[in-house]
Amino acid sequence: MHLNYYQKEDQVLLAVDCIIFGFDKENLKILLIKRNFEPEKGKWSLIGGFLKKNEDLDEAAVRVLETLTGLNDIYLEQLHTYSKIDRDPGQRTISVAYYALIDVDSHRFDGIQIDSAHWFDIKDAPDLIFDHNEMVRKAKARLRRRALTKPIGFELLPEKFTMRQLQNLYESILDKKLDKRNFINKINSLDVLVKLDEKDMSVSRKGAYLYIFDKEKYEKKVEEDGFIFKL
Amino acid sequence: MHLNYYQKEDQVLLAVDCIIFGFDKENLKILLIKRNFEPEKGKWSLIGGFLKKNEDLDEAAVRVLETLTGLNDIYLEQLHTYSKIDRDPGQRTISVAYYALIDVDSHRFDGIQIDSAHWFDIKDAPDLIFDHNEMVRKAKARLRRRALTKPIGFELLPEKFTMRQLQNLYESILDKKLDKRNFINKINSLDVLVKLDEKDMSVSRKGAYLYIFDKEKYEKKVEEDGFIFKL
DNA sequence: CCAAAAGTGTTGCTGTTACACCCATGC
DNA sequence: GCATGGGTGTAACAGCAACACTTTTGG
Repeated sequence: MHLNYYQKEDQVLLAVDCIIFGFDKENLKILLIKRNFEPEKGKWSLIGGFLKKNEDLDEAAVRVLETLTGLNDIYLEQLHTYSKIDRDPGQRTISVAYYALIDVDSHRFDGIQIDSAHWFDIKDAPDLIFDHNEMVRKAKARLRRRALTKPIGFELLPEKFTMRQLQNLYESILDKKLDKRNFINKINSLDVLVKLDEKDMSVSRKGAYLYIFDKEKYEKKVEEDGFIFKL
Repeated sequence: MHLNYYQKEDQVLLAVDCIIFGFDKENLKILLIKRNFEPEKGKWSLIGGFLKKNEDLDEAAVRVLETLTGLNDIYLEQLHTYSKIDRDPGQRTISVAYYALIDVDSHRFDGIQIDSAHWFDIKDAPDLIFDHNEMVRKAKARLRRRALTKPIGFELLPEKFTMRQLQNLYESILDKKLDKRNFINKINSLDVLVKLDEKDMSVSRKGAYLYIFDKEKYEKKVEEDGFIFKL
């Protein structure tokens, strides 16, 4: 039950665009779609949609993601709001960018509009419409900073994973090679992983131990020390 | 010359709210105003205004700041966008929060609506309307993180300042005491300050040397190494 | 001459980096 | 038996934290 106190003010269209990062145990990926409406029809773009009256931005981002890909229960975080007057040649639109993290393999989505969606390796993603390239740049920077201060593997890896996969993930995000021993020592000193009695035999002959995150321990650490680490 | 591709979509009001941090050589402050219109008239709030059709958000933030305080040429950075459906009981409004950094003493503003504005010590700011408390909380966190990774004094200190003042600033932001010698060693090792042949005699009998930032050196360092430090 | 703030270095400790070899297994 | 990736420890070094006394000068 709202009164309209601010009636004479301008109203605008508010969009939500999602930068969806994925990891397939080897490389960092980004999910893009081929736009099937004007303007810029046929070009690659982020997944997006418009905010509706009865939802907040977080809800809109979740809805957009779910409607277009069938993905739900995804880690989403607001990134930045873009408002250049001519950013969308179709019509004045302000866009709030969100970024999402998912494990590619455990989310084999069967969404509807997915014929036009495609995972690109982050290294060779195509040029995007509007200011979407800028959004991706900022999201990458944010992801890098997060990776340096928090173990983000939770969202990007499958439940069980090997040290090699975790290291691959960090190497993709930071875009540099890490020393195997130092990496393992570091991760172990954080004391948030549980080593299982189970091996992944799919890559090497010897097999590599699988690990899972100990979410409880992790949460407790975040509480206690803020849990800032550095790679 | 826009075509209206998205005509059937909902439009919303977009506001800008500014968290204005100041430093008076002693303590970190925040600028608040007593709201002189409904709803919530008479309560303390951040400075804010609505986005207009012919400007982007950065411009709106600058305009709002200048109109309400006379302040211009201020460091402003976008923080986060708030969109809870009932955040403003007056009307559905989405607000983009910006934070600003200024040196209180070199900006003795003579704005118009300033009778209702007041600098509060960050430690004893009053309760604010809507979700403004949350905005301030987030801005403080951001400021703290920035302080730990970049020398932010540029914006918050006068041109010439003493080491003590710089340390006071960092202590206010981080909300903890720092060791004098370690602090000075750290700052000196960054090599971005110039020691002047001039003393500030206003505080101690002995007098304290004044320093200025070497902006060029600073920019060059940012280019070269990203210039991440840690206090 | 005393009060009040300014200025100044060293040491131990902690965490980071650099680095190389053996192990287990499937083929 | 060999090729492939998995697993493991140490030593040098750098950066951080802890720490106390002397200097200056206005009142």
